[in-house]
Amino acid sequence: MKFSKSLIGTLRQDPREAESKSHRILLRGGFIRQLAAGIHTYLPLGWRVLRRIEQIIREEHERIGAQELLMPAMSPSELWEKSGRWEEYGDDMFRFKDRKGRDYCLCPTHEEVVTEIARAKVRSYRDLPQSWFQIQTKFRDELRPRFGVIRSRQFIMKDSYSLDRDETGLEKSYQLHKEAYIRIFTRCGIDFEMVQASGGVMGTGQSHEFIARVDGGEATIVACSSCDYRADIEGAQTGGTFAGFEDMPVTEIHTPDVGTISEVSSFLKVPCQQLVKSIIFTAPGKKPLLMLLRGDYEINEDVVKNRFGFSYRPATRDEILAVSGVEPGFIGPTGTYSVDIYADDLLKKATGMITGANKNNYHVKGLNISRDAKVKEYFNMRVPKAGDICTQCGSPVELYNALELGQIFKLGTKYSERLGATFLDEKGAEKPVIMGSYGIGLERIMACVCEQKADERGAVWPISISPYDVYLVVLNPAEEEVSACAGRISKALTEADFSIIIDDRDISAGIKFNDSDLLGIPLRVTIGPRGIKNGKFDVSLRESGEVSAVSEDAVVKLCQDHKAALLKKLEK
RNA sequence: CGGGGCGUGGCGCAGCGGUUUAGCGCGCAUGGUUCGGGACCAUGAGGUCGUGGGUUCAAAUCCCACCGCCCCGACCA
Repeated sequence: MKFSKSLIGTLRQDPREAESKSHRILLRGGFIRQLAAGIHTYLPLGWRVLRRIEQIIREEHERIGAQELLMPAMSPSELWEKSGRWEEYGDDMFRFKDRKGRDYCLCPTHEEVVTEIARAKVRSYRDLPQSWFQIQTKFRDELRPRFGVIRSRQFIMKDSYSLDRDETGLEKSYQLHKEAYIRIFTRCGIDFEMVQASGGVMGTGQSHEFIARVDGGEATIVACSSCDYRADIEGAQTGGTFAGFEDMPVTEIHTPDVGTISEVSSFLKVPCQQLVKSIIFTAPGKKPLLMLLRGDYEINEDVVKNRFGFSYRPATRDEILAVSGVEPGFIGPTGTYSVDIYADDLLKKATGMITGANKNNYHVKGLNISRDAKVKEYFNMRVPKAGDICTQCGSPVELYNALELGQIFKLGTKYSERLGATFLDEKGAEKPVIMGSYGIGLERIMACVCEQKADERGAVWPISISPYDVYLVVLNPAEEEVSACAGRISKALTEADFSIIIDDRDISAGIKFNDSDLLGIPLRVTIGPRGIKNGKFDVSLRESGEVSAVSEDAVVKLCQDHKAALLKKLEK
């Protein structure tokens, strides 16, 4: 490819809208172009990267026996009504009507569609197991698209689905995908980790996320400092220490207009650990719940929802008033109103605690939870925090941000039951297909590599996904000898199976060098009058900056050696 | 949706207590000189000042509404 004829167009300055590192680099290098919030064009350079990622994904899925197909990007509402997600998905789903007024969506994911295929095609246990994948555009009307391509409304995803006859089969499919994912991210040059994930509204099946440590990643990971425990904070469980304070009789204290934990803490000059948060959860048509939690923790809403139902959410001020009769900030477990009380397990032996008195502008002190509150059950409802205790080994945990690149998930029979995807087993009994679902965000791999590998000068692509292998800088392309030499070298490199971009632009050398750095092509060969004169040409490596000068007929060999070494590094 | 910021040639910005032809840098085009880490000279093209309404003799500039984009938060298989 000749740079002079390409649609690359690097930018000298960072576009104003770009904030995160990957967004800046992708925009400046001319890899992507934004059309609207969370909607991007993949320009030739970015598209080449995505296609190479796609190819790696394809190879690794085929290696585990998965078959590629392509489902439609749009779907009629019926399927989603059957699964219950036409409602559940809410505003995150792009919806529209056809000319006859029938409802459709742009698929945010494809469980429904794939299950519909399974319903029609899978009849017998002899048809199982199956593993199907596609690489396809997904649509989600995100509340807030951000970080360029990392959280967008239209994005490319590899999604695959396994169909099995029993749990053993599912476990095998799951393991195969896990291994494929490890190979994929390794080949893409990503520094990643596998962590336990929460099922969220998908259910409670086993799930793992593949994440990359990146500043500003939107997932928070809880990691043990000494063993291998790693979990997404949404599903993480950690231990804590019991906080006991002076055992004293329960007495009321006047706390005028002092409602929040931090206000009470500074007003009474006590640590947050001595306070108990009282949080009311409500759900339409269900009994309100009162959750008790130590003041220095946040409640994990997912845990509550998974346990009591997904319609539960924290009560609004009006609901709190209706349920308890007091303002938020002063509710507590000692009142007489009709709620079921649950408490975090760290409060079980807690003594001398302070919480709302269920009376406006009053708190109580000297509370021993097990003595003074009618707790139905204790369980871990905390969002973990740094310094908590690992449940596996007892060492302290740490928290960090990460970017979620992929997730594997044991779905079970949720969709096959609802959509009627069944098969007959050896005994002729009809059973629902047992499913797994597995996703990878392609743009996130691209962005992640920028976040992890790029330096001040620009991108640094691993050779496995770089848009080109070699950047051929041609200095003074107007000089006949130079262009003839560039022609010979590019021909030789092409014949040796290198993809190359030739910077034949009639501009100053600095721009070409800077652009080659910005574009992050792993190898660079410089051809100019000086090289012609000396009979030596610079071959340099983007990542290390290492430069060697070799004669014309040694260029290809050196590039081959470099390429082999770079590929070897990606094997891990 | 709450809080904050911003919309002026392709990109980055100035102008915004009302005044005639809306500037600057980069980029782009043409010619020339240069040529190993963002050169220089000359000439030139390119703008409904986000949209709509209002105030005014006069609006990029003042007022109102709306739209869009970015950041923080809420949210997120």
